[in-house]
Amino acid sequence: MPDFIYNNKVYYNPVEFAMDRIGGTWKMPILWRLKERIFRFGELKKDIPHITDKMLTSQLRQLEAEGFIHRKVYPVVPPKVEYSITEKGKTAIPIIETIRDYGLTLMELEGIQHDMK
Amino acid sequence: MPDFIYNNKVYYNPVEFAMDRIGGTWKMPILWRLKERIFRFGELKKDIPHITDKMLTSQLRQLEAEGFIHRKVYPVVPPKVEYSITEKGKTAIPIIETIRDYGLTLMELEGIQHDMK
DNA sequence: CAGTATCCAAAACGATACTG
DNA sequence: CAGTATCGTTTTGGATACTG
Repeated sequence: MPDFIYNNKVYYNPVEFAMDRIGGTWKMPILWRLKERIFRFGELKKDIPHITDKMLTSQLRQLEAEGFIHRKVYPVVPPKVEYSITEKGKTAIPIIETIRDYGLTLMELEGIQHDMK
Repeated sequence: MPDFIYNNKVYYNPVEFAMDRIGGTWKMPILWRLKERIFRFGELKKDIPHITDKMLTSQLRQLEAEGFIHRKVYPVVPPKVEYSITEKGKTAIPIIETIRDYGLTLMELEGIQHDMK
């Protein structure tokens, strides 16, 4: 697998390409929540611990630009914006689940306590 | 899933924990190669395009510290060091394969050319 | 309510020179 | 051969204040 360029960025392999799309601290937590239902901006912010306005906005914009989520703006006052997962976005869910399960396995190996829920 | 701490670092979820161990630009490319056979330092460096001495060293050290690879030093001149994957390291291979396949799927969706081999 | 705009800190990554 | 050491750049993430 040689290097390739997409949107002016060089990638060394497909793993890098995938992680550029759904990696980072916040994209998987966001997609993970949207798999069940539609969320408003404020709901996501309340549901995802530690995330700041700035990070939530920037990650939502990137996920939207890549086609993983849809952003629906209602022209009302006060503003109302709803985020939902797309068909493309849904393809990421099994991957996230795989990585998550592996993380839990590694955590168990290290004796880290965790509640499943 | 609440936050948890491991080695003085805070993690928000299992995905983050897993990616801290096998994520980043170089760890998967390294493990991917070691799944087939033992490599010497110089062989890895030649086989992984763009990687620098510094990154290769630091990533090998981290993978070793986490138990994913084994480092065997031969007390000879000139130095000879062999890197091999451990049983724990082997558990990462299917995960890497999953992410890699997903990357290829996304690339195809975007019409990016790639040779499989 | 759903963001922007600034400024800033830390981490990851890289280039280059050097060495037991 | 298999690294270290040093310095610099880039990327990512965060704090805070402000707004249509």
